[in-house]
Amino acid sequence: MVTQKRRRPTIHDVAAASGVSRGTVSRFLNGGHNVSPGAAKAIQKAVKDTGYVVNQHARSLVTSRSHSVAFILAEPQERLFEDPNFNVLLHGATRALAEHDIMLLLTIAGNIDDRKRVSRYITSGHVDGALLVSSHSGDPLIEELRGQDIPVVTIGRPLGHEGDVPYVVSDDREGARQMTRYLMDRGGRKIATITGALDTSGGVDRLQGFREVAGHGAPVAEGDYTLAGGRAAMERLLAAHPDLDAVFVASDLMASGALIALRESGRRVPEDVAVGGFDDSPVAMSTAPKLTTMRQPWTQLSRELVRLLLAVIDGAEPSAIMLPTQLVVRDSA
Amino acid sequence: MVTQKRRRPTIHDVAAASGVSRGTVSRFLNGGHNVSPGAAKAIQKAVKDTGYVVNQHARSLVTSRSHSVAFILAEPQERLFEDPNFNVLLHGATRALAEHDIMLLLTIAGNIDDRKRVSRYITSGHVDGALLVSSHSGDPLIEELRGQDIPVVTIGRPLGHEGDVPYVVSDDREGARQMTRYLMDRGGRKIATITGALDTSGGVDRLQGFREVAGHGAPVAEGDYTLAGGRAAMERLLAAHPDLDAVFVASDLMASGALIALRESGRRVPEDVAVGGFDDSPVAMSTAPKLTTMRQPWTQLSRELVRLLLAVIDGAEPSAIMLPTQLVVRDSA
DNA sequence: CTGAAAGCGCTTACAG
DNA sequence: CTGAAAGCGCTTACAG
Repeated sequence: MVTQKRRRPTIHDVAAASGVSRGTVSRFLNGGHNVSPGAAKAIQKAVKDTGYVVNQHARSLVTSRSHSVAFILAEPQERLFEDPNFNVLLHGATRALAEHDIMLLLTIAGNIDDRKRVSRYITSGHVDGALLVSSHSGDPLIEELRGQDIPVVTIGRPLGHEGDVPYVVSDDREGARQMTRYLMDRGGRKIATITGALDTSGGVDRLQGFREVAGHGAPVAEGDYTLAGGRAAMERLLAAHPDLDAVFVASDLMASGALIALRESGRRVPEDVAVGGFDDSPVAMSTAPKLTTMRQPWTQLSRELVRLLLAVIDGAEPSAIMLPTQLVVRDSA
Repeated sequence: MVTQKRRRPTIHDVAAASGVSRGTVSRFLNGGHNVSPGAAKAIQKAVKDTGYVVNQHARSLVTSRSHSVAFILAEPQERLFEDPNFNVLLHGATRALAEHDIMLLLTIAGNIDDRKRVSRYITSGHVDGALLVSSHSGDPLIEELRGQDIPVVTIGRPLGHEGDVPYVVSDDREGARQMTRYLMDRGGRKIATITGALDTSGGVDRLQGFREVAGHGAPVAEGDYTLAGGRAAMERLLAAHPDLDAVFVASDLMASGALIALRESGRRVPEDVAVGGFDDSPVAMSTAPKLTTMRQPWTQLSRELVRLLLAVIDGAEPSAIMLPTQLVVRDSA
């Protein structure tokens, strides 16, 4: 039996079924202003009877709004799953957007091809704006989006675009200073740091904060925000400076890797080496020992991210928001 | 300085700039059939000069195609990140769709509100179809989508909809039989199982396969596909049957939880208790000992998932695909 | 409160 | 190979 693919009902069918004009149906659908109770009732019934659902393309064509927003993860896909920070951010943004009845679409732009597809998808009007997560400096995505006047806001300073693209960040530099000071105050005499990726603002700012307190001679190992990277960096640090007694690691995930390296080298944490992380991400609670870290205000960050994006969509000028971090003392330092 | 929000160039502007009609421009944009080399060159230049990008809403309005597909995760968001299977599936589907130049949008339908938003988003035509992942029986989402004739294919048998919604699955029952047999053959005399969520096909089919081999009297503890659930189930099993020497756990993630419970009870794996998992998910390699498990053919599954969906979008009748699993022997049994 | 009409930006037969 | 024209399904002033 061939089931005839039935045509979807349109606003025209609803108008016919309810005995009013298409304009009136449309008005009813869009808030019900200027439609009499009688008409409203008839339309409501007709919608139900016909099974009408708006055609979003038609609507968007005239309103130029899609009521959806992209969450662009400009990272290899593995990172999305490895780093709980993204999860937290995604969750926060979804919640904040839901309040405005806006749909959040996760889009992964891991490699060149993905980036192109994502860029095309977004510039051709599918979404009203984009949240760009984890933008490395020199990322062409941001240029492309800007070039097409797509509202975009980034989490973290968009290096090289601080003036023209709005963003929200934690006060990375001050956070790093505070943690470094804490580690030194509790007795650290020989302190080092493991940095984040140095083409991101979190990477450079946390390193700068560290140096401002620990001095420019303090040992530095470059990390990349992954667990494996943190572990490798810790091994290098230990090889070069066996007498280390404190280390500030620029992310909790890397710190969990550093903890492994430390354990394997036979050192106790915090007795032999104190470890301070950054993020207060979910991993901080699952390491042994639990991580002392700088809390990023995730909920607030995602709220502000969304608020800013909506403002920009509504035509506001780009602006930036910086939020303070907070020391959370647990067991690793 | 107020920057005038400039109007985006339309096909009309390109036509004007290149001296041909809009129809010709459109033909060029859609494959270039029936347009002379001269016209093509002029249009190409005009596109570049004007910075033209197609308006997807307008295009979709007439073609009724959006060239995007939703990946609906009908689970609490945490699960996306906890269970690596989703990651693998998402990755595979993204890749397979990319070959057809179709964009995959991840959408999380964790709670009632999310479901409503997702359902509305999808039924209003934003996407051409949907991949429904982890459908629990009784999930209204599937009804809604079907009601609006949205092409949807599920991974796992959609309990209660086997006839009308296409799906792809591994041969869960045979896989479970094989693993159970393996565990018994290598010496298991007192064997038990930890099931998946019993409102999913994986849950019921693997349990059935287990029973067919181990008998209906063998101990069963109900799990829910989470690590914590697997651990708790193992604890219950151990309390009730301290003499267990083998357990078939219906997912690797749960098995990793079971391993924890086993270790805490002082039992050695596999010497005291042999553990067989299911999935061959990435966790299987990171447990200690590494998991012996049934491999689900993830790459093939996602390829078939995509192939089926595209077929259904093109009007094919619903059908089902079942793929075999494979025993992978490692250290836990 | 309501309807007729224009218009959003495209694609696609159709006639040439 | 090309252009004129109809139409996709909506919203939104506008006039009543």
